[in-house]
Amino acid sequence: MPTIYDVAREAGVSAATVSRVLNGQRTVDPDMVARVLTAVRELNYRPNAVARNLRRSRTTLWAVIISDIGNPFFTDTVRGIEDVAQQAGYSIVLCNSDENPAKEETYVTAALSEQMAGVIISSSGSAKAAKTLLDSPVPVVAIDRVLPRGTVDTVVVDNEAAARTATRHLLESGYERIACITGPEGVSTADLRLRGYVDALAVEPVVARTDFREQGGYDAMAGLLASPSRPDAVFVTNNLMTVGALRCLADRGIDVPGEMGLVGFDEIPWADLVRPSLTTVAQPTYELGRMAARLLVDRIAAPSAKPATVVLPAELRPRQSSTRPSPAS
Amino acid sequence: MPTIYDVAREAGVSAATVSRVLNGQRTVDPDMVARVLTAVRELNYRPNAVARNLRRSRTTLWAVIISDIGNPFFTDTVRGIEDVAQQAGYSIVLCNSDENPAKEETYVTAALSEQMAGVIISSSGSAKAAKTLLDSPVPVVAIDRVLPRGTVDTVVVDNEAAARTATRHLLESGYERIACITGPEGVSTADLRLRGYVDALAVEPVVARTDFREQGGYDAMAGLLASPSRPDAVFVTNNLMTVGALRCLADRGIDVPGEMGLVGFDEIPWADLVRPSLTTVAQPTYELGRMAARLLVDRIAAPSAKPATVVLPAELRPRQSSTRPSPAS
DNA sequence: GTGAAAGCGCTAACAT
DNA sequence: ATGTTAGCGCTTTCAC
Repeated sequence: MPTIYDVAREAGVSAATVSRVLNGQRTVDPDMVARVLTAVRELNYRPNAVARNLRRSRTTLWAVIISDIGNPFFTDTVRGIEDVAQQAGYSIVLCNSDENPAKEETYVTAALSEQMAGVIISSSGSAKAAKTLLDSPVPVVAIDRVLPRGTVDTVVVDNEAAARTATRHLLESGYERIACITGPEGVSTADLRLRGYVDALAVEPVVARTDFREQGGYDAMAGLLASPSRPDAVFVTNNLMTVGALRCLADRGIDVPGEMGLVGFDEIPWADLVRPSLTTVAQPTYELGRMAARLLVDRIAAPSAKPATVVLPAELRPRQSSTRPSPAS
Repeated sequence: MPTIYDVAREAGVSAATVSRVLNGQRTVDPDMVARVLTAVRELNYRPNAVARNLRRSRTTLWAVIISDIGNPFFTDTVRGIEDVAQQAGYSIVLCNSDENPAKEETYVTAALSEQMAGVIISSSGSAKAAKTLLDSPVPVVAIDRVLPRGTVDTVVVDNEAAARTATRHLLESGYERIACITGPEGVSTADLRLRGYVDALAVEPVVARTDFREQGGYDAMAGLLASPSRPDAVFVTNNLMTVGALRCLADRGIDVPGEMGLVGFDEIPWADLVRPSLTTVAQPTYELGRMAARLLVDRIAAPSAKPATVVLPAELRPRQSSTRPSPAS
């Protein structure tokens, strides 16, 4: 691979001039610019970003650490981040922790080692990863989930209120024994959505904790069906688990919404195509991403400003899965 | 941020020794190892990967450039890549081109500038990106889609055969006017699946070209419905477009599979939850990812070996959407 | 087994 | 407006 010196020699100028041309400084003679550009083309020269980053002691990369690449929630969120990042001159690298704290720690370490300009993270709950991040000088924005014990810029939805709304909706639909399937303790969305559910309920809550994955939702649903306190409706606190629960119900031939009402958190791209269509709590995903990216841009500009928390509203989308055909018998 | 010299000073050794300890060389006195490790901990030292990469003139990063992060196809594929990569000592960075050639070119350029150790790419069809890659010394593996005019390691499924099977399946189910919705010209999967469809058909083909996105599928379906050669079945060559077509059909209240048969390419996680459940051509996604990663490992080890093409089988999964309730009237 | 020193490729003072 | 030079933080000969 040719270096900047090869280009300089070819163009008959100094490396500094080549650098100036390539970085768009206007204090260069047009003739030289032309010569440099020709040399660049002829040698098929490509600047070595590693060297540049070392010299500048900074990069233009953001690490976006998400908890599950298979979760449609992140699709639009990442787009939102990317659109803002690009405009601000940053590129993003996606890291998929797969809800695995060890993987998350690996990616956090890598992001720091690679001198990333910033990190946007949806924490899988690893306190260690959070601490590493907080102990470092790297600008961080937490998205979707609060960073464990972290005082950083944060973008979330009003999880508790949305969960309350979802639960009340099931109550108003006539369901009486409403259970909740939620995610791991210590993950803010799991805990807050659970709290909203408990809050809306007048009776004793029935709670199943699992991971935020589809299989977890399946197993939790199966457990609830077999339990003595078998519910007649379930509030599930994320989309993947909702799919699992739905599949479990389908496998057992249990009628939704007749025998079992269902409300899921997070929109699912095909929620309206399933029969019964799925009642969900929809989040402004693209906007979440945009907002997180904006906060990160601001944070990089002003590292010591007071951290902000942005809370966006989520919205209940009632569909068939929570619409009881007839009142409880 | 502390440097290796800070650690060296703190431990009372030379930077070279710190480097040896950190890189696991066993020719270091155990006492010194202990002192270095203590100093590392006390200073919260983290090696600067940018400097290391520059010095070593190589990185341990792979760029994985996929064409649409929202496509479930890539979820398992990326997992397959990641599992092999990790084992081989590489980390992957995900780049989402969103079926946008310009974005793809940006990511390719970035991957080269950043001195990535390898690239795995699902081409969105940009000849420019392909050329840039081929003109560079970076090891490349094409996945899912053949690289335009590229002679590189490639992992694909037998698209033409699978498309033939899918089309024949519709014929055998009693459909007579079968259309095909496919992706952009120049994208190998779009072209090969179309060819398989044409091949299996005895009559004049009806073809709608669009992008590989959901909206494209919706619009293409709408167009077919309005056309004089309105089909009674459709073969759709990727999952996202299939969803779009399905939504279009649902919006218009057209009965599937009665009025319109449907077979989609690519499995969809919830294909069995939709009513009617979706007949699909399933690909071995995880295995595709693993295989691509293995090829990349081999290619890095032997840059001048002859490029390999691995063709994996795809499998038809007949479900309700292609099962005609009664023969054509 | 350990240290001194060079250099990866680039940018940014500084000098001219 | 252009060139010279130092140095970003690390690894790796090369001496000892």
